[in-house]
Amino acid sequence: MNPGQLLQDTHIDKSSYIPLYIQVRDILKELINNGKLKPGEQIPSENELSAEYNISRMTVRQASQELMREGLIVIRRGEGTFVHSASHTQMLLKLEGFSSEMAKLGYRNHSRVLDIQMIEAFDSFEMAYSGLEKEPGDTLVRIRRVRYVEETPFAIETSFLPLATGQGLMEPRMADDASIYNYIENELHIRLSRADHVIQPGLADRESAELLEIAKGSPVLNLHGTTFSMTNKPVEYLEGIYRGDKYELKVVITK
Amino acid sequence: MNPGQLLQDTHIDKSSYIPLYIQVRDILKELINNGKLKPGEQIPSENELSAEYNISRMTVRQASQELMREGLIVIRRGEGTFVHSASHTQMLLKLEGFSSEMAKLGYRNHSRVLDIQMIEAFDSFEMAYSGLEKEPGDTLVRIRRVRYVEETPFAIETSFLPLATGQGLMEPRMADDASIYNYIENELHIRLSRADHVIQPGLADRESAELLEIAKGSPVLNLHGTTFSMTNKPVEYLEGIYRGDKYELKVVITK
DNA sequence: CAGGATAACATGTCTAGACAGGTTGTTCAA
DNA sequence: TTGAACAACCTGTCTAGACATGTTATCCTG
Repeated sequence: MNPGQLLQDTHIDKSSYIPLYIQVRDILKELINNGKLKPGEQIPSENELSAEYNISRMTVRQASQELMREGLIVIRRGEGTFVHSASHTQMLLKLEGFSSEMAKLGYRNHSRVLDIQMIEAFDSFEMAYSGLEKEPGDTLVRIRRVRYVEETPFAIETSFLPLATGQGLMEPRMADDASIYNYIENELHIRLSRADHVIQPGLADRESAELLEIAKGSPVLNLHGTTFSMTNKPVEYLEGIYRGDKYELKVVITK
Repeated sequence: MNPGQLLQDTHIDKSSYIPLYIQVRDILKELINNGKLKPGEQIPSENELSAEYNISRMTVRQASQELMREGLIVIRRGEGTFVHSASHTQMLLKLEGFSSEMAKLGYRNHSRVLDIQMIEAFDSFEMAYSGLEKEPGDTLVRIRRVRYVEETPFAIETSFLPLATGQGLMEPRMADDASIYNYIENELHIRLSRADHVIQPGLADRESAELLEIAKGSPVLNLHGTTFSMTNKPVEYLEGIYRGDKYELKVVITK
């Protein structure tokens, strides 16, 4: 393997505020996503990466361990590290946002905003648990969207944001294909860290069935959960309804 | 905090073949599970643990990072590390096996073995993908079980094992409440490492509905996937049908 | 008493090594 | 030609520090 060839246009910035292992992780992720590293192909070894970027091997490992947990690569002791063979399933949930995930797979996807409204925080069990609103009566911004892949609707997502976070999405009205996560990270400069989600099977009711273009009573996945910032403050509460026939949840469990 | 009090009966064995971070992880897990560390309570700091067991702080971190990813603890920078506040949801999938998970929550749970059979490997798409059988025609052991919590059935699980692995479960016939994972790890001494699972919503057919004591057409979660050994060899292929009304899937995503 | 500086302590990131042990291919001897 | 030994390379685990940065409580000052 000649890492110089593959890594020639890549570089890390030691003075950046972005941790080195994040930079390395994203370089490898990019190489995988743009096809320079193909499924099954071997990735430069930890020693090669550590020498190439002049960083410690432990730092490289921090990057590759994360990619392994995300399911992008497979690490085999004594043998090497390889790009995970492609499967047709998809992680349902990624903090990067859904659009970029689908784009990577080569699917055109877009969203349609049904409505954006300011509402009073209400007290559903889930909302209360989420910790999103401090007191009932606080104002939240609610965004309802239908998500499409290749003209086929596959999900209805409802996001609840605190007024301070969400009002920037109201005027100008959020574009159909804008990403809420991108907005939060790039415009508001809030770094996201974690999401707690709960998923249950369910049946499509009349309204959902219409929006998703399926029969009433078809199987769906219901999701609700909270996204947290780097400072562990809840940033978004999300409810989603996903078409069961178009969608599956891939889970990789590591002991 | 006085870690000596809490950790007085715990110890690690530096000469063990079990990695130190695994030993520390399991000590903390045990303290959480037996209630000596209660939800929300602060865990001894990384420095305290590192001093207590005379190991490096990086090794302690490897343990706590894993527990964080499993959702057992919450780590807050600058503040400390805490036992995750209990929620009523449950990780669907844990390599430890399901029984111990439920037992931790104080639920009595048991299984009923429907049948154990030797079958010829067949070629469903999923089975083929799993890599479990080398060639069609190989013999597999199939175990079908219904799982109960407090006398209520909530899941039908079908396990497929290679003959070499599974035959020990046929005679004497596997006990109703035996754990396949325990058998594989403790009797066959195969260390398990990873599981790839796919989950989809579905509707209960007649047979499943009867076994699960629900109405035909009720929402269920369908699962299929493969469990891998430490040497990345597929050890088990699992198909499961979970009652939607009794079960939900908790997912913690970390960026 | 309110508010700001600060000290103590927590986790986050990183280094430059070390040795263990798994995998693969080559080399050499029977 | 076959097989065993070995070398080269890989990841797994671990150390003993370092500095950065976030949180909390306390103390001191106005």
